[in-house]
Amino acid sequence: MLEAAIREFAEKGYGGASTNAIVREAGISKGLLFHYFGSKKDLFLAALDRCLEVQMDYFLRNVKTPYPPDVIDRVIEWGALKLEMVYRFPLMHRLLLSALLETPPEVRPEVERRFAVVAERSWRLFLEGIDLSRFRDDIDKAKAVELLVVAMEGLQRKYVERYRDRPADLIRDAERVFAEVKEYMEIMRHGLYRRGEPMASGPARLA
Amino acid sequence: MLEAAIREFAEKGYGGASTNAIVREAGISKGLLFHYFGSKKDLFLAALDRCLEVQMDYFLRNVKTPYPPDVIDRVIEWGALKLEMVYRFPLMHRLLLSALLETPPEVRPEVERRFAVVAERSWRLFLEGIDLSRFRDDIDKAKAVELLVVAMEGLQRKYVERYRDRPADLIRDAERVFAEVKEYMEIMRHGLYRRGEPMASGPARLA
Amino acid sequence: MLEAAIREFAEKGYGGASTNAIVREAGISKGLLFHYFGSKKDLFLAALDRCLEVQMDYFLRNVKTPYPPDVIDRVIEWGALKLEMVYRFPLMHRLLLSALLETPPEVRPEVERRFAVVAERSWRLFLEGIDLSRFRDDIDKAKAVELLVVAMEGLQRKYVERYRDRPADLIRDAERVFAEVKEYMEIMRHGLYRRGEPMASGPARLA
Amino acid sequence: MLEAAIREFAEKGYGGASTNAIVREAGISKGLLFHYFGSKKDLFLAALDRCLEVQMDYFLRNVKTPYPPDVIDRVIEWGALKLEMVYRFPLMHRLLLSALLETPPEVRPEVERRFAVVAERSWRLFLEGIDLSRFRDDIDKAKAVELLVVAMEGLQRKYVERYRDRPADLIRDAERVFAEVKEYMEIMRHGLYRRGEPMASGPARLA
DNA sequence: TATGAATGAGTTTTCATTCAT
DNA sequence: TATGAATGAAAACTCATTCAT
Repeated sequence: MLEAAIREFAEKGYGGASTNAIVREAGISKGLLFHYFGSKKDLFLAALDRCLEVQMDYFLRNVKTPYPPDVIDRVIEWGALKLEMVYRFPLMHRLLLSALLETPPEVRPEVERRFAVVAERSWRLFLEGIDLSRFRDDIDKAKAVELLVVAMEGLQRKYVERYRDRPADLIRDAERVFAEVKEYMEIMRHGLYRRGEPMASGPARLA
Repeated sequence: MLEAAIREFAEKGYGGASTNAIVREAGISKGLLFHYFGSKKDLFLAALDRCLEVQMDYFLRNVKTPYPPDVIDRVIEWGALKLEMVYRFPLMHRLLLSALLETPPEVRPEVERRFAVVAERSWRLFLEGIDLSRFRDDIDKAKAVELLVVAMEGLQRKYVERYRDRPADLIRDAERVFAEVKEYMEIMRHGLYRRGEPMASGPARLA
Repeated sequence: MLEAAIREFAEKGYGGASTNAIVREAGISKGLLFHYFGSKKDLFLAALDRCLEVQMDYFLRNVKTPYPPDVIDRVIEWGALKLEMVYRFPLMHRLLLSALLETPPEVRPEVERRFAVVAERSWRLFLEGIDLSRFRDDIDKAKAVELLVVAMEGLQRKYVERYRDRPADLIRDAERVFAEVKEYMEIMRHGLYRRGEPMASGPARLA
Repeated sequence: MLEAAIREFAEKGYGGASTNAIVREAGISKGLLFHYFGSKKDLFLAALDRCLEVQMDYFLRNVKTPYPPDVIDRVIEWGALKLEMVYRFPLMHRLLLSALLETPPEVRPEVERRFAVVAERSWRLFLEGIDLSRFRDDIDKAKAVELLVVAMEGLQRKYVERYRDRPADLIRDAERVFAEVKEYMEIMRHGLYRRGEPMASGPARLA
């Protein structure tokens, strides 16, 4: 039932989505939908909540623990996992994107609150026990981290874009993409880390 | 008239937008709108075209010429200009974003064609006469460029996000933001460029 | 079009009325109704306005001029005319009644404003050039007038009630009813006026 | 439970009332309501019955006995009591009014039967042991009685109207209103009764 | 007794679009 | 060019009522 709503909202956006289409797809009656959710707006927020929750759950269940302490290792690993999630939950991903930018004013504040909560939580998780010690001393560490994250997100977007119309291929090319992402990140590492230190994450992790 | 359409599409997305609201806002008659544009779809495409055109025009008129040959200088300058454009044409920016991800199937292909054209043109422009010679030799230059662009886009997104609800402040903070962006990019430069070469762009341009 | 609305509102009350039924009856499209009136509420107010206006018009066109100066003559004549109007515009009469007592809170204030305006106007008209000189001196004239009006309204209600289900008969019995009403009012006159003065209105009118 | 129904029917009329709103207000389940009452129609009739019964009960418990034999005394006393009831049971009063004039055809006959029964009973009660002997001989006694009743009802309506939006004030002004009503009725008495007879009701009762 | 999920026809309202003027 | 009345399908939402538990 929420599933049908998610599909519809993801495909048409909030304004374009039709509760009629949702009930048709879900095979339930008009009345029931509104009995449960009260209004289109609340239905949308419920769908949004489900997406955020499912994504977070999947992430927590599938992220390798203990998290890689090295910041770049962590960015690589988590970035790859998030990219995977885009393809595992494509509709949810679209819903989240569309929720961010084309929500009508009446829904906007509630949407933003939810995103803020999740963002805050994600960021705290990302920083948990992270090792920033290998950054060069002449670098602003906060900025360096942000640069890494921002670059990784950009790469994700690039791949999402590239494989938009043939998501199956991304799975086929998964390894190559992962290798590429690593390559990009190694370039970053080269620039951000001190020389002469071990580049591989293995030993670092034990340190 | 198109202005009203752009506002409506930007705020509500394609599906959520209402031609009624557009004519009300534009102060014209229902008939006239359809006389001009024939259908909601065509109106949307016209609005989209206007956005792309206005953005491109603004960019071409405001970009410093000759373009900085150094790739990082160019990324910085063009990135700053594009960030400025987000705030100069916020509705257009929203329309473009929303066009990318929540267009219904009937409009999708035409939207994509337009974006492809513009993207191709932008990319060619960006690469025109660019100087990639200072990248370290052990670096894949294409990847390095992509990393730069991707990071810059990410930074733009970060600032857009940060100033979403108080766009006026972005203007006030413009210089500080620009300085910050430069800082991020200098970090990148440090990693990607060969040592011992002049970092400032001025002399490099003459070189 | 308003006619159909008046019939529906009169028969079902505001809440029970259906705009569907109205458009069906009026032979127009759903959209047109809302194009003209915007909402059920506004449609109702338009219907109400029409009723008040039609009633007032009819009254002004059919009331004998110059108005009988003697207050009881005037009460009789105007009362008879108003009773006639109930049967000439039965639906409008019902709408007015129902508007007075079962309007939902959202419409209530606007309804009351309209009634207040009409009531004030009617009352001013009624008092215009009226002759209260023949009331006994020991009587509060304002109270006496009110008593007359109130009694006349009560009689109207009585006849409306009595002929509710066979309005045609009221027309047949019109003269008898009129005679009866006069009889009641003569009883009142007997009690309220000074003795020994001419009872007939004829001479008084000339005085 | 009936209470909630009475409130809803009183405020919205039969057609406008919602069983949903009733169960919400009453804090019971949908099923239970229909288990008890079977249908909206039957629920309405039950609510109506309750109103009539409560009103009649209250009247019988609060009317002074023995009833004043003098017709005008009785009209005054009963009229005052009925006016009081309007303010003691405002919702019930509204329901009764609205039941009289905007009941849909399916409910109409049953409503009318109930009102007829109560009206007949009330009228019989009113006439029970009444003393009409002091009317002037040249007056149709039946008409005189009706005039009295009708005038009293009209006065009630006047006060209801006047205090509609501030029912509390009516209670505050109760005595003054009662005195006013008496004044009106004394005017009537003056006109309808024979001269030179005692006006006070006390002795008359013994006569 | 009592629940509340479930229904589907009903509601009011808005939609994109047409067309005579 | 320009209007705005007109349409009817579809929108969001509510209705009275049922029924398995």
